[in-house]
Amino acid sequence: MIGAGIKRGTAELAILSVLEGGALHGYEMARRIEERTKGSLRFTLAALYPMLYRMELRGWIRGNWETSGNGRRRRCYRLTLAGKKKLSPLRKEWAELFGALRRLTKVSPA
Amino acid sequence: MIGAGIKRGTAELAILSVLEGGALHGYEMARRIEERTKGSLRFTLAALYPMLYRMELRGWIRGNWETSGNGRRRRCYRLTLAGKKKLSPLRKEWAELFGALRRLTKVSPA
DNA sequence: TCGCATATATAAGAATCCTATAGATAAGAG
DNA sequence: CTCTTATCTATAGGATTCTTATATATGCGA
Repeated sequence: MIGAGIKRGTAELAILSVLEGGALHGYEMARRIEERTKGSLRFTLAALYPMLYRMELRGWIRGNWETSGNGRRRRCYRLTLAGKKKLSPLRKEWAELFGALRRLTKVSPA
Repeated sequence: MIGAGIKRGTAELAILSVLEGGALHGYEMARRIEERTKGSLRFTLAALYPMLYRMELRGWIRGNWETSGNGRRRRCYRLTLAGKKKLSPLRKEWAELFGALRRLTKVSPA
């Protein structure tokens, strides 16, 4: 799995990305992220929940309590318009970082 | 330029990478990193110096004071053996992160 | 001599991750 | 029926790594 120091800042992109496919609650987001990245990227719930609150405060996602068929209480989040708009430049910024690191690390041969 | 939240953890890789080409002092490292990434990745000296101390404590780089021809006092760092060994898995970890984010973000069409 | 590039250093604060801990309900095993 | 496991949310305390602001000092060109 990818270490904590390196993956800083990825949670935001990860959450916005998995929410693109529809509304999800925190627990399920964690599973999707791990599944889609084949276990490379994994977040503890204790990291995800505060991040979800922050992102809701910023207006990128909106959560509402839902009671599923089993009677389970969950907070389901969906992308807001602002969240959708945020996704594109965020992807671009990450792409730019990848390019920058590739240039930086490629120069000297191993 | 790439924002602060996203580039967390890149300083380590950046420093090790620029030092692969030979010994450098902090001020020059900052310039090389900015130059090689065409301005995408930029570090303030206030971020670099503490990072250099930490990396020296971890044994990845070693610095010694040198007095250049102008009489300028600089601390020049070079990679240690441990630092060279660290570089390869660190690159791999970043590559894995790139792959993970690509999978995560690619799934849903824009 | 004034300002700019060079060069290092520290302090205070913000953001995001971690582990540990807590509580609650549903479903399946024995 | 009870015990364990999976589901689900939540907070506290700590570590790391960025930020801006500030301090200090030298060499060089205008």
